[in-house]
Amino acid sequence: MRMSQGVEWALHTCLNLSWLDVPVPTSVLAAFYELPPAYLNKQLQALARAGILSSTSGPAGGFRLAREPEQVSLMDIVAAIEGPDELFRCDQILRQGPGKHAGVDYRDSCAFSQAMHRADLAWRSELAATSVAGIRANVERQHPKAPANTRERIAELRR
Amino acid sequence: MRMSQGVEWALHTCLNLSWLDVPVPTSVLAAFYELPPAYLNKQLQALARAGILSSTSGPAGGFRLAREPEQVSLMDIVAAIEGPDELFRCDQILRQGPGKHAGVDYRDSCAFSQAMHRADLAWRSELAATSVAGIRANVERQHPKAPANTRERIAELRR
DNA sequence: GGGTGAATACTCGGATATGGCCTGTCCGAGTTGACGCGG
DNA sequence: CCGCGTCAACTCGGACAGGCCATATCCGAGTATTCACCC
Repeated sequence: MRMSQGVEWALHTCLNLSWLDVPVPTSVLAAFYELPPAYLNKQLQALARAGILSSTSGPAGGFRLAREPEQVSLMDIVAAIEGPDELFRCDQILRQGPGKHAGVDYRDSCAFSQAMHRADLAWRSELAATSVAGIRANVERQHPKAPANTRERIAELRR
Repeated sequence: MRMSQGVEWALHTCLNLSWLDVPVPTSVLAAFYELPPAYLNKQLQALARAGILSSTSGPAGGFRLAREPEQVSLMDIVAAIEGPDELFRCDQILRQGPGKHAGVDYRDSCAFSQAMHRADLAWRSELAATSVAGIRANVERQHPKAPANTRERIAELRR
């Protein structure tokens, strides 16, 4: 149960985009970390569908953040890439055991399902409490030149 | 990123075993929930390797809990089936970006990696705080006849 | 010189192959209990 | 009747296929810019 590779790419790319207010094409964003452009594009499309990024076609087009960085949580990004499903999926095997009741939804009544759901919620809460803006502030405190360096490198890759 | 099917089987099987103090063969445990015996066996082997179950070969053999139910957390079971890896795997793409430093381990210094690690820890803590004994107490409170029903059904399947 | 039209280059977007892990199954090694035989 | 040795059945354990999702890629649809041509 490993998380998709694309999540890491999406996180860092969103941070970089938060330092740029003009659309940046996939090719440039991919070159920034030497990633496969076509595959990164797939991830960015998912972010766009989720309303995290907005896309522009044609020359001078690309992706940019659709909302303020404060309004983009890590949970949003993970959900956009990985989908909305919970980590634990209850298949209700209790329906096959003794003491089964036809009308019961064991996703609600099964004690294991409840416990796994609580853990899932703790994970999601932690992710939802962290925004791209928070990460950005953290990074800028430790590396004050990061925004300028990023903008410069993006400009170089554009040429 | 969905959790393996075997986790649900392992959880319920461990609970059932906590009500029985004699070895139960895979075939009986599988019939209890109408699961494929050979595949359930694979999961139980993983639990045995993790020290959660102990196995006995030959006639009257099978699996039983290796520790007291209080000493078996949901985290132990999940880790035994899914492996010890974290949900988020940091591939350190920052090594490919500008401002890279050769000797730096970005699994420690990257702010995203840290945040994802915190969320992972919250999830694991919640799972580690819940034991099979706790679930069992919960179930027995809501369904007092569950232990007797389970033992009876297991005895039937043995014949 | 200004406006208009087509051509062009650039970008996203979804449709299309490939590989690895989860799922599912099978057969062999080891062990225990049972049974029969001999004392 | 009791003890011992062989036998047989049962169980775990790891080795062996199949299917699905993550990975990786390509090409077509749409658009803004650019350029040339005409008025």
